[in-house]
Amino acid sequence: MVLKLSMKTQYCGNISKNNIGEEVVLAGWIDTVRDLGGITFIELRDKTGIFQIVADPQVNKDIHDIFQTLKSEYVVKVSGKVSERPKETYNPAVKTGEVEMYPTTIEILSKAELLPFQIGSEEVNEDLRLKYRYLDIRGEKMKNNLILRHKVVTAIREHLNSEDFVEVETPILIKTTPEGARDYLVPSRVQQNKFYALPQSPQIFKQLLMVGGMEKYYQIAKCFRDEDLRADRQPEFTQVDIEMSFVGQEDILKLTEGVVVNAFKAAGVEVNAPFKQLTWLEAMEKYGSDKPDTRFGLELFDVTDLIMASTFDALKDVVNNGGITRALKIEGIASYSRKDMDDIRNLAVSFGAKGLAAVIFAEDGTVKTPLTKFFTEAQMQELKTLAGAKDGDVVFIVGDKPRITYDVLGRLRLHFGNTLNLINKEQHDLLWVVDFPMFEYSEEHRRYVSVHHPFTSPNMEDLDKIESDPANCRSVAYDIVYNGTELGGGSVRIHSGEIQKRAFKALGLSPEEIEAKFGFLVEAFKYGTPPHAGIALGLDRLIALLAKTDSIRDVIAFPKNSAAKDLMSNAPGEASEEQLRELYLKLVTPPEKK
RNA sequence: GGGGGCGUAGCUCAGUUGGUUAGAGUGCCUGCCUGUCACGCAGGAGGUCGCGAGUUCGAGCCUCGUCGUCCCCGCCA
Repeated sequence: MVLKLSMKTQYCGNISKNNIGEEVVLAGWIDTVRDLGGITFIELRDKTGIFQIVADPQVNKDIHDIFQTLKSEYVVKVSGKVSERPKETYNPAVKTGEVEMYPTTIEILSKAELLPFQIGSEEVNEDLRLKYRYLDIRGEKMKNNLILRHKVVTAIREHLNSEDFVEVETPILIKTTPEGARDYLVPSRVQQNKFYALPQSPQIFKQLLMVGGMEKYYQIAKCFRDEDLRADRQPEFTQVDIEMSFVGQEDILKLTEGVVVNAFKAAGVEVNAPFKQLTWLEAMEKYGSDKPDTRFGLELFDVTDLIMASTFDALKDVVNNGGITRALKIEGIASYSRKDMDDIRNLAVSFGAKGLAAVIFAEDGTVKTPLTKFFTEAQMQELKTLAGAKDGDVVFIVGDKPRITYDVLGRLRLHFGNTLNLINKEQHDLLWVVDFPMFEYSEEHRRYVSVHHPFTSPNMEDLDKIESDPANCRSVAYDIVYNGTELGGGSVRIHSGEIQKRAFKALGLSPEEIEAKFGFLVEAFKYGTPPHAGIALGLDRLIALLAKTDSIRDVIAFPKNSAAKDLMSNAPGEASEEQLRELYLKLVTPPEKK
């Protein structure tokens, strides 16, 4: 039973013909005033919708007089009987379009100045909406997004609770973590010259909760990363963070499928579990991405044999030096102009390609390509067959290091999927990408780094590769992907001290570094660690996708702009001299005096 | 750190080859209008063309700088 409010008996949007004759008290904002000279209509808006109230000077002159003083966004309270509208004036476009009220009392609770923009207007610039976020929230779009977010979070919580999970809050002020994204630092006043960091994720704490015997943990967790922003990236964001003991990968996948199915259901979308599974290698080979959009085809294919048989020495060298060569067939674009093809080549270069070889199978049956000199006519036909190409199609070939080759073709694939309208927007493709590699060589650090994180378990079949062939050692890590967007990822964690040592060693970490970086976690693992595994889902992205918006700012009540600034409060702000003194901080560049 | 777009009325935008008094829609104000629901009709107010410098007889328009904002790359284990 919902608690009754002392100032209103009903919500505007909930009133229907069932309430006709009922005495109700409504309160909300004035959405519009329509004064027809005599009779005057007002639309009253609250959280749930709008409801029409009417003043007729011949029915109640006093009420009509008050109506003349009302302006947009005044907050008012009205009371009276719900009545049916004259049948010929029903408005089918509005939920409450068959009812109205001639109030017997009306009280102005609060006046409003002229707003900087009209509530509900779809075309207001975002910086203005962010500056007056509270007015933006008054509009239907933001309000519905926040309500959707609440419904989805509730569904997630209910599902996890029903599976015996315990929600535990982990600290926000923690020790700075050495790897990964930049930390937000918080100076400590009590501990002179020391700093807390805000967590990039509750990773270490959730694993410690497993050592602590909680067995099933979750948290709707705020996380912080001090990196540059994007439409789908905020400095503070929310993860659905999950960890379980005595489980393997299959348990986490199954549980997560339940969470996701229920989350989608809460948003009115039916999806079915189990989800498809692709290995990381399959995903890269077919789609050139570890988060493939599988709503359309355009799969990459291998042209190594053909290249090696040709006289295309540049690509042969690439293959002989550990690179790969792959191709992508695009149907029906042989008629593209020289400029169109140049644009595509430039696009590929912007994706990191050194070049893009195009073979055009023209409509007239001829083959147009600068590669003719490298291929015999028979080899050219072989390529056509291999690609499954017909006249009018174009085949693009890229050869480079594996990562670059996959990435360039994967992005080209997405480009054509979008520009050629190959994507069915009504489709909901959920899939797992599994068997991620354990390590990736970092040119910057000149050593192997973890693809996921240093506590990710290797695939037991590849255990020896930790030392012998790190680049091909698979881990037990998995990502969940929805329509080409990574919704989240996780892994089975290492619970054996011996394997952990080998993993650290492969990462080139000395015992001193290990102690300094992960000392307390490594120590905790000495005292009886259950096998455990977990996952984290990006909640903001999930909601944004369910709300069909491109920007996660649209599903966050008070987001930062792309420069990490809160345009409403003007955070971050300057610190006072006294605050800095207390923190033993001195600014190298003092703020300019105003 | 790099690349690109945008900045003109409260809001959303147009503004031709650099030319005399900078426009539209919407909102706001005033008047008329008794069943509207994007109410209608008539009238009105509203501008440091982001800011600064330069070129020019003349700059909303060209150049340079600067600030703001958005998108992308790098980055985000």
